[in-house]
Amino acid sequence: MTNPKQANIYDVARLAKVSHQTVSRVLNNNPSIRPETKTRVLKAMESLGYRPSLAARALASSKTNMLGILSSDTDFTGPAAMVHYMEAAARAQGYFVVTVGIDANDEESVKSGIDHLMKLGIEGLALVTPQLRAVEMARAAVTGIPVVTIDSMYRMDELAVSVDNFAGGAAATQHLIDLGHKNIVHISGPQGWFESTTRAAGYTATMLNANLVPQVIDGDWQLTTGYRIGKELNIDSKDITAMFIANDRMSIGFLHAMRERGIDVPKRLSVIGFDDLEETGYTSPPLTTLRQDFKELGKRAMNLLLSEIAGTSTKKLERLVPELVLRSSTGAPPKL
Amino acid sequence: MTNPKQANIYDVARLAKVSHQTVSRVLNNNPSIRPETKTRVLKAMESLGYRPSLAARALASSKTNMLGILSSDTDFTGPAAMVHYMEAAARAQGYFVVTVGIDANDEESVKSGIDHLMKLGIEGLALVTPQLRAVEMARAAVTGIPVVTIDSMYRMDELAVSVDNFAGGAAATQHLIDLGHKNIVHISGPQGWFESTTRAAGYTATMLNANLVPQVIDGDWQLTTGYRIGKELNIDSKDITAMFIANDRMSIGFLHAMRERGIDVPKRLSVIGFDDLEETGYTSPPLTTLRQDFKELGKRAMNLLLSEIAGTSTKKLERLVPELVLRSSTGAPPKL
DNA sequence: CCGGTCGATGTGAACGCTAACATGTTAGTA
DNA sequence: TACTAACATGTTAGCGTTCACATCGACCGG
Repeated sequence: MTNPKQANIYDVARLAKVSHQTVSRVLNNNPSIRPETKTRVLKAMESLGYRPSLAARALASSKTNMLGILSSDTDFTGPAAMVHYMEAAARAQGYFVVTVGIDANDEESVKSGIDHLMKLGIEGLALVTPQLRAVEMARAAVTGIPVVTIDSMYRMDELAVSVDNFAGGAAATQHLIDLGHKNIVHISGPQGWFESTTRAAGYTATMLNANLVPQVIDGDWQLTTGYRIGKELNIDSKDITAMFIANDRMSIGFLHAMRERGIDVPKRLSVIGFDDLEETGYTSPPLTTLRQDFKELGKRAMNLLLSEIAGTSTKKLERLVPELVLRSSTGAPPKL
Repeated sequence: MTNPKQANIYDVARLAKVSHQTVSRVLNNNPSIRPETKTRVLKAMESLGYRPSLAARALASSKTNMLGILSSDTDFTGPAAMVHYMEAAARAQGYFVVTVGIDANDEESVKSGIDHLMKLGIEGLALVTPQLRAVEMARAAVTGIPVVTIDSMYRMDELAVSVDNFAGGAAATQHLIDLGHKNIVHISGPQGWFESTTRAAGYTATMLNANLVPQVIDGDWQLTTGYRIGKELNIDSKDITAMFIANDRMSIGFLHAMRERGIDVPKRLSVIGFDDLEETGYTSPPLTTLRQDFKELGKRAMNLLLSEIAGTSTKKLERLVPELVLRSSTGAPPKL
């Protein structure tokens, strides 16, 4: 009842009339312990409200039970959800997850974030930082523990989980081509993001493959940028009939601009996004897009990392294919 | 260069020709150390690539340097951003933050989440769980360390940060009344959420104060629910001219329903939301709403917690007032 | 010129666990 | 019956810090 001082392993041992090591064995599920003894120890723990000290355990066994997540965009829905599921997966296996949010464009921030995690003695690291530079820095700074990247570049010998952005970009583009569009413009994500370049590559390859001319406008994922481009884009003089926009946020801004300009989507112009944010089912018109399963992505990344730590690792790379979600922002091009 | 084994405090001591305790003093910035000695020790650390062991420190000092965040909605933008800023604030002071995501409606999940954090030996806990039940459980289960609640009920002796939801609800309602509306309906958040009841209370009080009849429809924060209510609501027969919707997600869904029904917002019906999500500047029409400053909220919560831990605490409660953001979804009621 | 103080550093133990090895007890085998 | 293997448990020594106290010299006043 009272709680004068946390009991330790010796207190438990005394009460159960065994040695402290036996208590430790019970704690670690050592098989060579008599069930009867085990029960007695367990009962003693219970009655003392015993809680093993993680610090002591870490010190003695040099296993910290800590994992790190380096995340650059925790305030975006996708990554945030992913981090959430990653934590759950890790916790299910008894691991603690420390998530550090960084500004991936600021080398100092990346460095200090990594440093913070290394101080902790993490046993594994997950990078939810799609910016190439940050990934490189982390890979270079972190040695001796497994690192899993999500949606970034990977090498054969590294752990990685990713959405097949190339396939996604290609699928989006092909969808528009199938509808009969020829003059299709792509608004990309920012330079230096793996997702940007890969989606754009999927677009470009598909366009060229259909003997069409790819045209890319640089974006930066931001809603306001989609809006701005939408306001400024010279649609008529260039006779553009379809847009493939690299993410949904920009698409939302873009659609808003179209509405303001009185340009009918999809009658005059088709728009396809990427991500499938919840809101995009409720834009006007509802947005056709490619869905990324962040939950699955996060779970797989964490499992990859955990099995690598456990030494039971078999795969190095997991790939998810984004799924085309048809709504009403795409349709046949206007008749000439 | 090589890294055969992490150096410890004795290795550093030997190299610097001092005792291990002196090294420890340098580590802890003990003032009674000669600058010259300090430099020597620092140099030794540097050259050995010394990293103090957090586990050992925690064991010896019973200070874990760990903080916990219990979060129920990490995949929503607001809380996610908040957690992000909280982590940053904690890290700035050398603390590690373990965020545990829970399902606040599942007692088992809440319990196991708390248990996980207590095992860790956290020195403080932040609750980003607006569900009353979860807060109660956490407060009951966690003793001996400071706990800060965000946007929930609070008692005088507890740490809390909150948006003044009552004032927000009142301000939203007053804005509509000032425009000339009389028949104003409120769509609330779910039962059991502090924010729901307080915003609704602000609404109700303001309505009564103006001799108007409050009408509340139960919502649940979800976008689809806003949409559904929007589709079903009998606006004409009841002659409703304005809606105060308890959050932006529901508002987005609601606006979409209005668009589909051909009901002009704001000419026929005014709509005001709550949160100021980024998207709400780009809905059609752009949504008038109340802004919550999640960043500030998170920072203050963490600072409250940290200063309580440090014993320099002065305040117990911080309040932020949400700010009215005028856009185009509200206007005068239609003329009779 | 001596006891007392203070500043700078050292010494040993303690924190709560696990690892490695030692011991005792039981049962199986020749 | 004695010998060994296997099982169950105990003993001792770390893990890398901090804490509490001890030491040592220099400086001070009377």
